[in-house]
Amino acid sequence: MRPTVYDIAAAAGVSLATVDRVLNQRPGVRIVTREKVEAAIRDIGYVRDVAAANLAKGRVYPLVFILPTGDNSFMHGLYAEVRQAMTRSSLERTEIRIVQVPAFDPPALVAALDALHGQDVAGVALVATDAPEVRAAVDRLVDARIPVVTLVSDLTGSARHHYAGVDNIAAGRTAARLLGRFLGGRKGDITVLAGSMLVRDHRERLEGFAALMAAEFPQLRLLPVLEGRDDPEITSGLVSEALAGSNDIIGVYSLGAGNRGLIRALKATGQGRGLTVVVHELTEHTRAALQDGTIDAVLNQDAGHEVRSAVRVLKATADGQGFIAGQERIRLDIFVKDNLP
Amino acid sequence: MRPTVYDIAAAAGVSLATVDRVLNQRPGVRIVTREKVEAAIRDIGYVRDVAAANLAKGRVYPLVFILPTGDNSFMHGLYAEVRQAMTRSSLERTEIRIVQVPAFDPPALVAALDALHGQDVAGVALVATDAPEVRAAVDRLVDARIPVVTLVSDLTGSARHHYAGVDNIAAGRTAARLLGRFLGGRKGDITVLAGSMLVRDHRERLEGFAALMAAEFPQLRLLPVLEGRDDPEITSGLVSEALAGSNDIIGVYSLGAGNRGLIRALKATGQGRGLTVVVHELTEHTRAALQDGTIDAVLNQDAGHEVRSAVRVLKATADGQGFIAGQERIRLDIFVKDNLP
DNA sequence: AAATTTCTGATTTACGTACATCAAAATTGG
DNA sequence: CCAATTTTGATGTACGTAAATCAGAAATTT
Repeated sequence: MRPTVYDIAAAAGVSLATVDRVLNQRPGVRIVTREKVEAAIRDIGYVRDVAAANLAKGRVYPLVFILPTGDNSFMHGLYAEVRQAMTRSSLERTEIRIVQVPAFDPPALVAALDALHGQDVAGVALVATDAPEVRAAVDRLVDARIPVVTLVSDLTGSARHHYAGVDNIAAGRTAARLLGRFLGGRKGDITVLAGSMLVRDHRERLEGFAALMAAEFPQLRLLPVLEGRDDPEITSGLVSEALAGSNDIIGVYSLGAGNRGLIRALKATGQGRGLTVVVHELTEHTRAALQDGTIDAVLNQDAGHEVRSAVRVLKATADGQGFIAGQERIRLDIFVKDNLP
Repeated sequence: MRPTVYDIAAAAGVSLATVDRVLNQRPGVRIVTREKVEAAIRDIGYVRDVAAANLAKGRVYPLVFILPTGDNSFMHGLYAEVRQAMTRSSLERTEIRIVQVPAFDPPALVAALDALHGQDVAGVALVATDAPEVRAAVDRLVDARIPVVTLVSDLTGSARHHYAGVDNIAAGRTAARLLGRFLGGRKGDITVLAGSMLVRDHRERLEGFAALMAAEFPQLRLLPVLEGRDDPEITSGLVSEALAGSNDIIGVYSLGAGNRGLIRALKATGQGRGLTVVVHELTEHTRAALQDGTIDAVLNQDAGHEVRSAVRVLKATADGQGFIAGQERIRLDIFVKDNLP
């Protein structure tokens, strides 16, 4: 049988009240007594029953998800997953609130973060925009003992407790490897399509991609990055133009959103050219394109996993608990035509 | 505030005792009353607080993991993960017991399954060996209202509640796609290496692999399958012999365990031949081989995820609860040199 | 209509922890 | 050494549910 507070009391030769004072760091216990109790806790291997504790406390975890606006499929999916998590709120004792901020807007994000001070918040998840002032605002929250996890896009150098997202440099390298290998030694040009170089995850993907390309596939030349702003229309135009302007293009890497436009352009202009295409984010559009052969591989991060992981980590951190690292590492999923879920 | 049993009682105009009888399907309630209570439950949207219920019940979940013996890295990893889960037992109110059975031995597995009847068991996870008598034994457990999940290897056609493992046909197809694309149109022979064709997951991988190869990469010819019995020594010998005997081999697919031997043979005999190699299971050996270029891709199933998922599903099923399907689907991980964890 | 039998209500205890209150004991300061 | 202060003990209530008991009400049978 698992030891309880009563067992601690007996083992330490003190009363239940004293054990409680030690466990919940309440004042009024001499150091010697406190140490005696702590020794007993270690000796008998007591672990607090979090379920019972939360029941007694009537604890709920008011969590805030700060998400950027955005009209692409990935953002829609992310919102949907957070809303899913909200429907599970009563079961998980969470109370999730979504705060929308304009995308790529550090001051707005800082304002949203700073507004949380003094509020009853057990944890914050945010899609970080990479800027020093955001870093500082995150650090202020951490200083105020509020658990913070970054979601999808990290904020290295900040004091955030955890990052629920993929390693984007590795993602870029992986994309390069797949594209390079799929092209099997052929020589030609690669078009790279990004949303915006203002977002850290896009920059990192490009960095990884370019580095590996240069190192291992010198026969492939990277064309200047096209910035589609994650918008299908802009993307479609850029790609059509590029394909029309050069017959040397043999591969495409799309590292952002707005793939609807890319696919449209590929079907219109790229048909029959034997292009090899690697994109990010599995959506209904990329899934269909993968199946009909327009796209060769999709790299994906599972927004559902990311959100659930963020919630678990925030709760655990709020309780001063650890978590299973392996379970919380977000995998980069690689999909080809054959392993679609 | 979340509704409680008291709210049901008030809403239905009955006493707490009656609500309890309905909730826990105890006898002594007229059908009309029962329906009144059930209506109230639906109306106010009551959901049982599982944490409180388990606390009151003092519930523990005695789970049994039936695992085959086996000396390969994957099995070691699986055992390690189950043992890890055992260390979390007190926190999760589980009591995990491992039952070892000889590998590929249906009668032994049936005996182990049948021995569980009458025992205090809240759920069973097993690495299934595919045989009608095993199916029947699993069905008997399900009939006895004991939750059953298959682990790593499924038992389709049985009544098992869930399968915590990857889709092996899809895995085989994916391997074929990667191998075919990586070879970029070259013509030649492919050596396929399996553990044993007696295991369903190996058969399925081969099936998927062969099907896609035939359909999409006709320039690649499959050599007869080598059965290495998941043993490094046997495997090493078979591969060395095959490579020495033919210069037409340009690709290798290893769908089972025992890759230590494969890697040794590749380094000895395959060096400089430009072989493209796809294997299953990420271990320290395959990881190193991936990094040094001996292997081109590793397909993997995360044993930790599988075990944790099995535990979650068994507990939920024992409680008559559902689970988040997306969270419990085991992904096929694809690793190349660049996205190793 | 009485005697059963079947339902239902009221109440209590328990699970493991948190938290509050008040009294008693130990320690400290003067 | 006594008073003031700090520390500790004893006890009760609460969280939401499970489970048991027993009395009383309603339905069913005779």
